[in-house]
Amino acid sequence: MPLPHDYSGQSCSLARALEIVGERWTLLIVRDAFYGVRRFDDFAAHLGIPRAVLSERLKSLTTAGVLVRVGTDGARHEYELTPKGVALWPALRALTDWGDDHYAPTGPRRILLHAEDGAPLERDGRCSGCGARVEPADVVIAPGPGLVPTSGSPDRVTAALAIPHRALEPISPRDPGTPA
Amino acid sequence: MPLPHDYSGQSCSLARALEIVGERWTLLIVRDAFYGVRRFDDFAAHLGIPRAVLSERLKSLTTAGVLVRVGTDGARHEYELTPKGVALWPALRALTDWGDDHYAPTGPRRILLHAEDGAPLERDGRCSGCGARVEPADVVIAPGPGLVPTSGSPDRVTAALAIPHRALEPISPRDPGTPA
DNA sequence: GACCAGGGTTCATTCACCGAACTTGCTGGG
DNA sequence: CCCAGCAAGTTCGGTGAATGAACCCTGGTC
Repeated sequence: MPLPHDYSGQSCSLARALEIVGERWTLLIVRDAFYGVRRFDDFAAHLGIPRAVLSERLKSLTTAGVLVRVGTDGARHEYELTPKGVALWPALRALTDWGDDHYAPTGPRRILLHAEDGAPLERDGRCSGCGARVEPADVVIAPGPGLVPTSGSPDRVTAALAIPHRALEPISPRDPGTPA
Repeated sequence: MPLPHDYSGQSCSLARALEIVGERWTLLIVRDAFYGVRRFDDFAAHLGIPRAVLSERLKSLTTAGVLVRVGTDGARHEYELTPKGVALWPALRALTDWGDDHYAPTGPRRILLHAEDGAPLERDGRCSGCGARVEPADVVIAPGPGLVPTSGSPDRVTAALAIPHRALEPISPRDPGTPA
C-alpha cells in the first residue's frame, strides 16, 4: 500500500491519487465494482481478501468518495461507484492493458466491447467500430482468449463474469438462476 | 503494496500488473524515472523513501524488467526505464490526471507539453496543437499552476523539476551548473 | 593516506496484513 | 415463539513488511 500516510511534501498528483487507491487490494476492489460486484461477501469471495482488510478498504474508499454505501433493506446494503470512482476507469484500463501486454501470453483475459455495436474498444477508449468515445456504462466486459477456465465450482462473481455483461450493472441482482 | 505475492487464482491482468508495480512506492519510483531521476540518492532524497525499501524496489523493478541498471563507472551506476517501463506511461498519466482532477484545487501541479511545438497534451496523449500522438520521449514536463513553491532549499531533483525539461532525460547529468 | 560522496546493508521497532473464529442483525421455517 | 441460516462485519493472535537511524564498503580527491 503506497502512502496512506502523509505525503504532503510531494508536489505530485500521482502521490495524492496513490494515497487513495494505492493501497493493497484497493484497485482490485474498484475494478470489481466496475464489473458489477456490490456486496461484501462477493468482494471477499472473489478477491480472496481477508474480511478485516476488505472492511477497512470499503470504509476508506467510502470516506474518500470513491464508493457509496447504498442501503438496500436493513442490513443488506451495497457499494456503488460514485462519479469520482467511475473517473478511475482510464487508469484501471491503462494498468490492465499493461498487464495484458506483458503478462498475458495467450491474449487478454477479458475484452471490452462497445454495448451499442459490439465492436471492441481501442486503447484510447474509442470504439473500433463506430469511433465514438465510449463511457464506462456503455462497456460490455466479455471473456477474452487468455481467460483460463475455472477449475471446480467458482464463486458467484467468477461465474457471472464468464458471460459478457455490461460494466457497472450489478451481477445477478438477488439470487442466481435468472433462467432465460 | 497490493499483491507482491501470488494472486494466481485471479484471472485478471490488473492483478498481474499490480504484483509488479502495485507495491508501496513503486509507481512513484517509476514516475521519478520518467522525470529523469536515475541515481539512488536522488530517488531517496526526492521521495523520502527509506533506503532499504528503495534498494529492494529497485531490485524488484530491475528483475521485472521495468528498469535496467546501467554501470556508468565502477560503483556509480544509474537506473533507466526499459521499453516495458516506458509502457507504463499511459497508466501513470491516467492516475495522475485523476489526482489532478480530484486533489489539485488550484490546478495541475505539473503540465505536459509536446516538445515539438510546446502545446499542452490532451488526456488521450495527443498534442492539442498538432494533434500527433506524442511519445513519452517527446514530452516536456513543466511546472503547473498548482505547484506550490518549495520552502527552504530543495533537493537536486525538486530544483531540477522547477524548470521545464524533457521526460526521460537525466536531470543535471553530473554536476549542477551547466551554464548556457 | 585522510577525507568525502555515492550506494547501499543491518537492525530494532512499529505497523499492516493474514486467516480463522466470533458477533450481530435480519429472515424464514416449524 | 424459537431456532436455523445468511449477510456483514469485528476481534484476535501470529507473521511479514515498512520505517528510520546507524553503519559499511568502494572509488575518487586533495
